[in-house]
Amino acid sequence: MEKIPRRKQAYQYIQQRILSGDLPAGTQISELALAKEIGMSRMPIREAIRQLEVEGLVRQVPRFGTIVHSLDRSEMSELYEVREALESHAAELVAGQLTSEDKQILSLLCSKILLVARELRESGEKMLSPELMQKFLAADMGFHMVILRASGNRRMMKIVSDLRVLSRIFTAQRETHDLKIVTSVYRYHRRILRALKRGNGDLARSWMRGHIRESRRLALESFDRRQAMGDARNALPLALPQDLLEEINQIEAGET
Amino acid sequence: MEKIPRRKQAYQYIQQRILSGDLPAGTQISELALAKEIGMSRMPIREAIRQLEVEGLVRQVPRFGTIVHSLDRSEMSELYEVREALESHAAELVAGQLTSEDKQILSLLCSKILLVARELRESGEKMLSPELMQKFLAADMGFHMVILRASGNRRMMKIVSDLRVLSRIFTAQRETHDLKIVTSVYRYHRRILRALKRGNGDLARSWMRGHIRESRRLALESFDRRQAMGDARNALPLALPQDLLEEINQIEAGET
DNA sequence: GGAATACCACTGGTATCCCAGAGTATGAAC
DNA sequence: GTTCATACTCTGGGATACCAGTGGTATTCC
Repeated sequence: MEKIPRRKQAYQYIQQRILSGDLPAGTQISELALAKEIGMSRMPIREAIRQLEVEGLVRQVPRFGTIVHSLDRSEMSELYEVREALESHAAELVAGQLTSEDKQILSLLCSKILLVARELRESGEKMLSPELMQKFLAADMGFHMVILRASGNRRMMKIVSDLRVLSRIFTAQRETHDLKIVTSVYRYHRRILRALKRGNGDLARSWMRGHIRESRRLALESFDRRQAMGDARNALPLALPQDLLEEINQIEAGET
Repeated sequence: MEKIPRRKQAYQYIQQRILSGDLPAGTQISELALAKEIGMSRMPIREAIRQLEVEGLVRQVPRFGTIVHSLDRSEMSELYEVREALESHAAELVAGQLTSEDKQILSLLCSKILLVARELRESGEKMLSPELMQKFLAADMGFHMVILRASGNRRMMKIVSDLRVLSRIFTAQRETHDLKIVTSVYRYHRRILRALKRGNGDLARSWMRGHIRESRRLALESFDRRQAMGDARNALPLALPQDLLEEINQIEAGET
């Protein structure tokens, strides 16, 4: 039997709740409440939360509380910038070096995205259903991770996967993708894979770069769209008198 | 007065002791001993150590102890690889975008390295003294950090500075640099700065890449040199017959 | 004398307790 | 009715005590 430290259980539990969107950005979380919820003392929860803070998912303010960190626009952008640097470098490195097994896996992951696109088209919906979105994300992340793994650089893998975890705090709540995005990703992956097979490092790097830049553009657009829509209550107040603001808050409280 | 959490004090204290070479890689550290030493309870020390573990400086084994992590050869190499990807990317980004202030700082940092080279030459020594080494490392790291800062990407800065901290666990104990290394670094920095000023992103990227690759080569050489010297008992056995190996072990046991 | 065993000291893991500061509700004074 | 002071209740920060394995050591048995 494997011994599983309680703090690790707590860590996974909390991270899961954050990434699933159950604890959206800005939510205040309480050590004591979580302790009672999971059924352990505060200490493991504390250590789990501390680790989440080091990793940037959460921010602690002494004598006030712990809140789920919300990426701002520039952080989001920086995150993609780092991925662009690392993953384009990795793509260049592994060009012409892939094992036949990795090539097969990458091809398969491309196919899976194509499959998602087909299912979306057949469903008649405009956006991906949560289930399809889940499939898409898995295939997308898998593709990138296989390339990173092929580079043999474990640290690079860890950094990128941590970055993706961070971005999921946001992604978990934004709208799913439409057909245009899915096919765009599919095409980029195909191009990258082709360049990798041909051993053209510069080209692989260039396509990876373009791919991630496109992803950043879409993510930032989505970010701006939400700023203008859902979080209107955070933008409006500056332009509204105090009494009207209170009314709005009451309405919202009632809905919840 | 600023409130300084005890765990932060503990964190800085322990990190300092590791980076100064006072606690070399492989050393076992004790929460209780550190607690008594710093004059606080185990809790802050514990959280500090946990953070150090997340950052990779230290590794905890339940019911055995905490040991200062020793980078192996491939980890060392990976670390430079990540720096190469990030910093060459940053160099390309900021080419032609530097403020006049940053340009001045970079020039100054180049001069400081030149100054170190001159002092070394005048001293007649072959290797840098610890004081000069200290000066050199500060000027070198400053140069790289200014470029990263200019890219406006805080996360990239954080990752790189964390990586440098990690590599210092090793650097703290290896031999200092000779004149050849110092002048090589100086030349690369000059070339990078020139390319940045001219706004030639590709060139800046290329020089930065070459610079960090050269640094990696030197670091790995130094690593191998130490493996062959002090840690000979780890390298020899593979090529020796079993009986001779046992003799060696007995001798070593006697010496210890 | 050598080997197996039992014990002990030390490790990190966890629970429980108390503390200080910040936010909030309550009530008294104006 | 308004405002300000006070007390209460959260929060995380820290200290202490206890638990459960592990390693080394001393002891005991062969």
